Order: sequence, then C-alpha cells, then structure tokens
Amino acid sequence: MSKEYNPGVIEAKWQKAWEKKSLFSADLKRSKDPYYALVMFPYPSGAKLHVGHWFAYGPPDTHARFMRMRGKDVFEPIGFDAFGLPAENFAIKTGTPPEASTEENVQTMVKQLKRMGCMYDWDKLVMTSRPEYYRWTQWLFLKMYEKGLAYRKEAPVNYCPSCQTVLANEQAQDGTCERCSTTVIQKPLTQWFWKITQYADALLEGLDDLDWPEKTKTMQRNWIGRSEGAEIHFALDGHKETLTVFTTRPDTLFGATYMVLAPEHPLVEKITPKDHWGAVEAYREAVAKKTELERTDLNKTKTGVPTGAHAINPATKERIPIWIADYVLLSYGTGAIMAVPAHDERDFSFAQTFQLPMVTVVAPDKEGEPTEGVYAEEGVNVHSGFLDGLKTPEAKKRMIAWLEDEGLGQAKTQYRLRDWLVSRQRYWGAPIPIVYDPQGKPHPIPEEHLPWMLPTDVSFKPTGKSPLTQSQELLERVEKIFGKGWIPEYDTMDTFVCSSFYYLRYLAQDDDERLVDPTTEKTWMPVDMYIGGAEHACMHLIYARFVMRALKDFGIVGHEEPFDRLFHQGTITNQGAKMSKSKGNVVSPDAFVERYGSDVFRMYLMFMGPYSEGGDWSDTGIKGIDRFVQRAYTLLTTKVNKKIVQKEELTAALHRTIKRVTEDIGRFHFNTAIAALMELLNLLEKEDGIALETARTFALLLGPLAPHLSEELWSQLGGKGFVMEQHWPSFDPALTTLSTVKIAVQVNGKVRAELTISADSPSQEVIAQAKELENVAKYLSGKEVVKEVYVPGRLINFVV
RNA sequence: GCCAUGGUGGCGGAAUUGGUAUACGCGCGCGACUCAAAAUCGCGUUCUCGCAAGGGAUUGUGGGUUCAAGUCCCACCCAUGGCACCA
Repeated sequence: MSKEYNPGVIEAKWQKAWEKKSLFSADLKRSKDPYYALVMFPYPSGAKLHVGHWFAYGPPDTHARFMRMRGKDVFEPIGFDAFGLPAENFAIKTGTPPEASTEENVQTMVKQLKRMGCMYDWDKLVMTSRPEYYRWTQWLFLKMYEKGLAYRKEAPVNYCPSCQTVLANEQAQDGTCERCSTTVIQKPLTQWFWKITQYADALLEGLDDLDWPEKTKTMQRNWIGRSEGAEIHFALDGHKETLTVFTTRPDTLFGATYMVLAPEHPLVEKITPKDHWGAVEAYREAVAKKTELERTDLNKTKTGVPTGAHAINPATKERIPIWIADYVLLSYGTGAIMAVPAHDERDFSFAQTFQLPMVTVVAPDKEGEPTEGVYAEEGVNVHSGFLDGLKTPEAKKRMIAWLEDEGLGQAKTQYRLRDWLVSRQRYWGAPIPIVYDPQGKPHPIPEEHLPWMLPTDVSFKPTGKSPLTQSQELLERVEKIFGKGWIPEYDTMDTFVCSSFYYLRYLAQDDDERLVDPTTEKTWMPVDMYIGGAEHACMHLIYARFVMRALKDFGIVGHEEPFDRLFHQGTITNQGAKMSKSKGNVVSPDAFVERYGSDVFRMYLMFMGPYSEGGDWSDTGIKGIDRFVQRAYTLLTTKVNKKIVQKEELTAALHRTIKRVTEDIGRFHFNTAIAALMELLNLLEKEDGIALETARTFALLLGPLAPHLSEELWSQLGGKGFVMEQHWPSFDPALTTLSTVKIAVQVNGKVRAELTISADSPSQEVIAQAKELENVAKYLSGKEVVKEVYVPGRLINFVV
C-alpha cells in the first residue's frame, strides 16, 4: 500500500510555514558568514512566467539552499527591472499607462514566483520604476556629472520618419521600421554619455581576478578591445588642416596608397572640391539610411566615392587620394584610416573594387615564399626606406620613433569600447535630473529635489520628440523651482543604468538616506554567486562593473568589483528551437506545476542536462521525476525500520551518494546529482527495511533539489526544525571506496573478461588470477605477453 | 566573414579528465495485477551475427599519437550562440 504524495497540498503547507517563521529573511546587519546569492532580476512582462523563468530561478535557488545547509548566511533577493520598452509600446497601443500595467504585471509575477517556493527574501524586493528606487538612479547620474564622468555630445539615433519615433536596434532590423517598414534614417541628436572609456584599462585588468567563465572574460576583453599602435598626421594637399589616423600597423606606412574617411567625418565638407560635392553628398545620404550592422557586413561589396582631395604620405611624400566609405566608422579611432591594400583585407577588397594602387611593403618572414593577394601577417619590411629588413615588431618601434622625431605622430593606445550613451527619447524610464537655463546651459538638479518625478500628464502617441516634452506639469515644476525660461531635460535614462547598481539597493532597500550603508556593503559585497544568461556578457556585466568601480572611486563603496563569481545558465529549447512567441512553441509551466508540483517541475528542468547547457523540453520526460518523487515518498514513509542493522555495502553506497550529490550541486551539475539519488533509491527499494538515519539523510539530500518534499519527509521522520536549519550531510571518504572491486581484463586493448578482487590485492596476484580466466587464457595461449599494464581498481591489459 | 561552444543509443543525457562507452531518466517490448484500461510493480532494451556460449562493429567524417582515445594532435563536415568591416 503506498501513501500518495500530494504536492498541491503539501507545497502550500510548507510555503506558509516558512513564511510564518520568516525563515528566509536575512538580517543584513548581523551576519557571521554571509553569502550573497544573486540572480539577474526579471523584466515584468505581461505574459506569465514561462519555462525560461523557472529555469533561470529554480536551479539557482537549489544552489542557494545548498549553501545555506552548508552553514552560510544566505541572502537571496528578488526584484524587477521594471522600466523599458515593452511597457511603453503597450501604452502606445492601448493607452494604458506603463505604471499601471507594470504594477499589475509585477503582482502577477510575484504570485507565480511564490508558487516556485524559492528562498526569496521578499521584504527586500526592489522595483526600478518606483520613485524610491529611481531617485538613486538619478543620484548616480548627479554623481557622474559632479565627477566629470557625464557629458553631452551629438550621436545618431535610429529614426522612423513615418512613425515619428526613435527606434531601438531591435525595432529597426534590416534598416526598416518594424511597425511600418519605412526605411529608418540615422538622425543626429545631442545626448548624454558616461565616460566608461576612462575605466577601460581598469575594467580590463580587473577581469584577471574574477571567477567567471573564461569565455565571458574573453568576450569582455574583446569588447573593450585595447589595441596598441600609433596616431599619424597626414598633411593635406592644398589645406592647412592635417588628417589624423590611428593604425595598429605603423610599420606599413610606406604602403599607404590612399586614405578613407568615415562619410560623416567633419573634414569631408572642408576638403571636398565643388566638382565632387554632388557625389559625396549623395553617398552620405545613402549611408545615413544604413544601420551600423549593415555597414559592418563583411560580405557585402565595398562602396565609396572619392572626395577629390589628396593627402601626402609622410613616408613616401607621395600624393594619395582621399575617399569616403561606409566601412570606416566615425565612432572608432579618429574616424579615418590610412589604407594599406597590400596588407589589410578590407583595404585590399576596396582597392580591388576601385582599381587603387597597391604597394607591397611586408614580405613573409620565410625565404622564397611569394606574396599573393593580401598579406596581413607580420613579416619583414621591404620597399620601406629606413625600415627595410626589419621584422614587424622592430619596424613598428622604428616608425613610431621616426614619427615622433619628425612631429608627424606618436604611439597611441586605442580602445574599441565607446562611452556609454545613457539618453533615451522615451517615457518609461528614470528622468535625467538636469535642467537648462535660458542660455541652454545644463545644470544638475539639487539632490533635495530627488526623486525627480516622472510626470504623468503625457499621452504616449509619438510626436517625433521625447514624450516628456508634452508634460505641462514638468515644465511648470522646473519654472517654479528654477525660474522662467528654464527647461527640463526631456530624455530619460537607459534601463541598463537602473540595473547597474540594483545589487546594492537590495542591501539598502528601505534606506532613503544613502545608496547603501557602507558597513552592510562591506559585509555583503561582492556578490558571491551571480547567475544569469550569457546574453548579458558584454552590456550589463560591463556597465555594472564600471558603476561599481566609479562608486569605489567616489568613496561610496569599498569594493571595486560587484560580482565575484558568475555562472551562465543554458537555454531551454523545444524540439531544438529556442522558445519564442513568434514560433508559437512556448511551453507554459502552469499546467505541469498544477499537476506535478513545483518540486517535480524544478527537478525535471534540472534533470534535463547540465545547467550550463540548458536542454530540450519534453512533455513526457517529467513523468520520470514524478515517479521518483512518489517512490521516494513511499519508501521513506513506509519502510523505515528502527531496528534494522544496515549492511556495509549500503552504508558505502549512501556515503558515495552524499559525495556525489555534494560535488555535483557545487558545480551546477544538478542532473547527475539527481541521478545519484535515483540510483540510491533503486538500491534502497530492494531492501526489506531501511534505517532511520539513512532515511533522514536521504530527506536532507533532497533539501536543495525538492525543498517541499524534503521538508515533509523530514517532519514525518521526526526531524526537528526546518530542513534549511539542518547541517548538510557529511560523508566519510574511507567509506566511499569499496573493499572488493570489479576490474576489466583486456587482451590487446579488448575487454575479454571481468575479475572481482579485493581492493588491496597485490598486483602479482591479480595478474596471475587474470591469466587463468578461461576467456583470457584462450587469447593468451601460444602467444608471448610483451607487456602487462595494471591500473589498480580499473583494468589489466595484456599486450601479446 | 570572424569569434566561441558543441556533435555519444529511438530521445534527454552520463563517463572520476587517457583506463570496462552508453550511468540515470524517457520511450519501447514482454510479463504480473485487472472483467478491461490507466496507474503500479518485475524483467529486457546501442547495433549486428548467433538457440546459446561467444564474436564483430560503434561516441559527426578521415588520418595520427598511445599498451589503451568520446577524451590528446592534424584535416574536414555539420549544428548552435555571439558579433562591432575596429584599421
């Protein structure tokens, strides 16, 4: 007779009990052994919690519970990254204010998240769209401004002339507006930037000490893109201005046969003679319609037009033509290049297209190897005057020295990283706390006026300007405080700003005085374990690191890096395809959770594969976990026998299981941790009865993986207190090894027999025994054994 | 085009990092229980030849190193993710 485990009733019962005891509420002021377990907080979308949410939040909770049972004071907060585009688009479509829809979505998601039964500390919840949060987003802006890290400059935005609205890259794919398919244009606007580039080197060097996936660190290194080279000034033929370029290959200067400016380069207007202006202007207009992604498509045919102007190559003194082409971007380097077609792929294909001259100045380092086409590697200089015969690194040094002597250039380190554009021409974000005096000069809004409230008297219909320009209230507020003729900044902030410091606000969620209390910050930061998707490897994770470093320099926090350890979960797919609304293959967890419970659903997601890989969803696979839960419940509630003396091999199996589960949860291999428990269960089921201690240990091992089931079993087995208050079971390493082992006997690498021996048998004896095995002797007879390989506990290999 | 990661049974996946490939689960087959079905339980299940004992093949493909390769090296094919023509 099996008693049935009813998750619907039992999970609700324990969730209530945990809440009543405030079991998961961390005392941030007092902690001996703090452990900050952080997950990337969700965006409160209108759709319900999907499988991806469960996968993002369930397994991290398992890890956090594991750490708690291992004695850590675990703080596991949750919140909402609540500003952003979807709520605003919803408002444009329906007229429902983003605030209302967002609050409603949060209510729903909180309810659903609670159903998961995670150890969230609900008292510390933050939501970035609430004034008590965004006053700190604004405070951060003021700090950046005060310290000279915020400035304004012109930058292009995607603009749809038909919808009269600024578009995100996502809304402007293929260069057309997602709503009306009109060609998107690049429109210049004066916007606010934060000087993240000032921290480029610090952000680069800081990576070395982080316990992050190597691939993420590599991505960040490439994103920052430090490269060393030189700036070279080219004289212009017939103009007094000079044209400065950056190059990583100053050694190839003798091979520079033309130059290319970004079409938007300010010098273009000055140097282009009248007879070329028509073509140049037409080309510029065409380029304005292209997104950066289109411009940077390597496969497309190179385009460009000559400006008609010329520069002088400072090494050869030759007159070389200046072109404009969209493969050169204004935002990188100086927005201009010297083209060395013989030694650069892109210059080569451009020169081929437009029949421009090529001069080989670097030869391969090996003799007799002919150079065909483009040679972009290092080598030895030829046709290069004073550089002839020098190897590339030496040639670089000599060229830089020469340029410096002649006043023609200097060594320069260039970064690919750009300053952070924080302005957004949107409604649903934190207003930038800046006002402009009647002369148009910006002034910071004094801190006493924070939170600088987002006005509500705007309609969401696009007008071609930032939505806040419609607000009468905002303008009146500014005039009342600052005087007639003053106007507010109408842009709001990038939501990445909100999420760049939320881990600090969890620690100070109700503090209106300070961003964070320095003592609490010192205790809890950096975050011990940060879990989230790999898609944030570059943007969010670099912004957060930058903000933390800046705050350290401002004296606000005591640490330089926010996240000590980072882990990326994989993706759950459906029949191999990423789940998405457009494909219509999104699996809703609700029906499964209702039927099987949170524990089974979470465990199934963990069982599908290694957490870092994700896995493919299957409707039927979940049954296996459900059976496991039912069987475990039945076994532990009906077959415990206090009088039983446990067999030695069962004790050994138990200790091996503890070892495996401990190691596997520690390295996020939840799938094999669960498999280990299944194996143990299979063993225990063969017994007539099981010892109470074994049953209790089993129940505790389930604690992180199936918290509700574990709690129910623990209490039925007479355990005191909650599972999360117990010590994680320990194992005796001596007991995890068996006294007798089965080894394989191979002849010439092929397994011919098995041999069961005592683990400490001397090798001579084992080999002798092995030779006598019938199926081994058969293969050895008449042959000479050349070699005997014995790997204790594993195998014997006879080579004949 | 570049970078990163990965290809193991019918399916999801495991394999202590060079040591018995296919753990665990799904599915499937046979059996028990049942009037019957579901659920549950037991046995089997990489492919192939064989009644069996046993043999042969097998970790995307082709080579190589080694007593021994899913694991290391070389070349190629395929899939997924990321991308910023970075001078």
